[in-house]
Amino acid sequence: MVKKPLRIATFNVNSVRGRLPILERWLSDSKVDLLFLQETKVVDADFPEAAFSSMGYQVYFCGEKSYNGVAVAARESVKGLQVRFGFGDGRKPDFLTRVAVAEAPGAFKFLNTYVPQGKEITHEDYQMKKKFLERARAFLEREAADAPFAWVGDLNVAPRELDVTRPENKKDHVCFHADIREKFAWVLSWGLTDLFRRFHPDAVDYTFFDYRLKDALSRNVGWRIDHILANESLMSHAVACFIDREPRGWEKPSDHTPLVADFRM
DNA sequence: ATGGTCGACTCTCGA
Repeated sequence: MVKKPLRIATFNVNSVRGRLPILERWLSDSKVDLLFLQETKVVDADFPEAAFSSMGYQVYFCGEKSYNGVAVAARESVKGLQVRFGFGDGRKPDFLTRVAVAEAPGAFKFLNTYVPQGKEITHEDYQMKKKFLERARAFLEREAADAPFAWVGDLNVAPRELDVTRPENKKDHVCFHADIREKFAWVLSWGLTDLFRRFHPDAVDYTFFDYRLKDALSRNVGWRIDHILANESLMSHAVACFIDREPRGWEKPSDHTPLVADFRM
């Protein structure tokens, strides 16, 4: 049986409407089959669905005004895809605009999340961030056992010192504090592997570059906080994983950069 | 060094 190539990507687009030109340009070049977006920042009525259709993608989205919002875009070659929003565990909040689940029954399942950033370690949002990670772990235990699965998205955690510039200055940052990294590692200990690190064990490569820092991209001053975390079943199909910096060099780049993975299913 | 710049939208917040 011939193995079918599957390319997925996760991208914090930071406004899907504002970033539509670079998204169209990137998708036309990148051969992505399944795209997971975060921070679409648009209500569903105003989502640019037609632009995705004309690029050959079926798109599923759940957003709100100004903040948050997640979406899944699938090429027509992806058959039988079902997409739902929220953790679906009966608890509140549901995080409908931070959580999307995309499943092709019998083939694969992906959890796409925009993890709360947390603001400050003393802020209540940081506690919410920890609770969110606990619910991600509960989701894994509930839904990620056998079939090929990955947790993807803007997870707002840099797992290791290697994943940030100047870690000694970031010990109290909500995306790098020991507490949140420990919690993150505990979620992964369920049985997920950091796909980028599997293919690039020592790479100093980032997915987020702060707009406020001068020449962050060319100086390579950033954070690796966007991830593709695969279970054993999906790992066995993985052939590549890389950060695609090219869209960051285009007009109106996002502060995040796409993370891409290739599989042979 | 504790700044800086974006995006959406009222003006200031979130990142």
